[in-house]
Amino acid sequence: MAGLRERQKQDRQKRILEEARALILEQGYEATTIEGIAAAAGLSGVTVHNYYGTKAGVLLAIVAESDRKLLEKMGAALSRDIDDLLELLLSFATIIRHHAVTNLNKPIWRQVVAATIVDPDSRFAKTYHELDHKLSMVLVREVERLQEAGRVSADISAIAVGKGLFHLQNTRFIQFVSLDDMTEEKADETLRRDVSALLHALPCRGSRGG
Amino acid sequence: MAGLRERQKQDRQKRILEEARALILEQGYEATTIEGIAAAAGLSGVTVHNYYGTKAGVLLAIVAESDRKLLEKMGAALSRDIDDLLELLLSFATIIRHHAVTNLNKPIWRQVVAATIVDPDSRFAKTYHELDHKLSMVLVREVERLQEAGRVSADISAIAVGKGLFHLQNTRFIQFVSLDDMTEEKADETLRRDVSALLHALPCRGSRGG
DNA sequence: GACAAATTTTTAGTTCAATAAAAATTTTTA
DNA sequence: TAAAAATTTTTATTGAACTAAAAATTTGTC
Repeated sequence: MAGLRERQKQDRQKRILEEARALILEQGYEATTIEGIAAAAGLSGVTVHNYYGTKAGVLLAIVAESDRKLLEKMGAALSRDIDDLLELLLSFATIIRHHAVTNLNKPIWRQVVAATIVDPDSRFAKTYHELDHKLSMVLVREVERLQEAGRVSADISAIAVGKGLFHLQNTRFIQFVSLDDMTEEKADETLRRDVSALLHALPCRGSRGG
Repeated sequence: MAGLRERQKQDRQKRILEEARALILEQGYEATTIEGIAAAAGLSGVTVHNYYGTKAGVLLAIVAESDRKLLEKMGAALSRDIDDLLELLLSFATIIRHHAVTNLNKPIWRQVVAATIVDPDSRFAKTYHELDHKLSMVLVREVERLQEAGRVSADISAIAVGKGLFHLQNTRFIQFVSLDDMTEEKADETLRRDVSALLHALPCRGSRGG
């Protein structure tokens, strides 16, 4: 039956996120006030606080929603044909980066990242990190696939490789959103350089002990 | 001659940073107010604003000072005996991590990282990133040394390897300060796993084309 | 020591996040 | 439809960052 009251609550919450998203994109995060969001949604500021606790809570709720979509798409979007570890990660990173800039913008992403760092125990930061984890596990599974295809050493933990790559991608993502004039292409290059260098850093030789 | 006025100004700035550091360590960043810092330093709040612009500006000035010391030490502290890339990075990371927790604490570092991300163009964030860059170049030079010793492929850019490693270290540093119950030892392990996995991810074989 | 210049402090105000408690409204239930 | 329950809004406050402009102080110069 889903209770009328419950439905209206969800409707209000949805309205808050929609209006907040529009306002933040329009005016920027800092210029957007809770009262402004509330007014746009036809509610009182206190109600917004009731639902999301803080201004950062509203922001992270917006992101959580868009990230759920990203996760859904990621599984399908990562082409199963890629049989190279480097190209796999670059493809993975491109999808994330592209999703990020089409849904929000760089200054807002900076606020998102900052908010999850300053208060990592908040309810919203936790769901953000959960999604991050799920995203990294998509990568891990792809690494496992490459291991089966013999393109990645079978005696190295797929989780370690996947997470390591994910972290590199993550740092470069933060750098990407921190530099307003860095294009997606340039970000792609820097990540390629990092990963390629690390994958080939050690001189290749037989397993003779040193 | 250095002008009396100039000397007093520097004295005041120094006092602000000292008192701010003490207060922030004692009460936490958010609980510490500009007025509180000003009172402790025997100045007015407006004066603190005049010198450092914002509360985050004060925080980043504190960090910049302590990071200068880190940079000085890093060159000397990185043992010249290390001839393994993985051990080199772990040693590098340990020095940074240890410096971080002995000078400030995790919640404060979270604020530092967040502040440099939200406003990457601020004067203080720039000096922070400059120091980061210099730090990464220390690593790059060590990689060059390992290349000369034949421990790292000579045909891979030392800058790429050094920066790549630095970024991995950086992500794990952020994770370290984000998790209050992560010990330095555990952080060391996770970084070791990442780097080791990436360095050995590709199956070793001759340069037969695919 | 008096005057000019520079700096700091005082004063006053704005804005906004966040919180608390009472009042009003809406929804459910009988 | 009336009473009860739950939720939202109103009202009111607090606390703090940040800003602007005038007043006071300190410093350097003659």
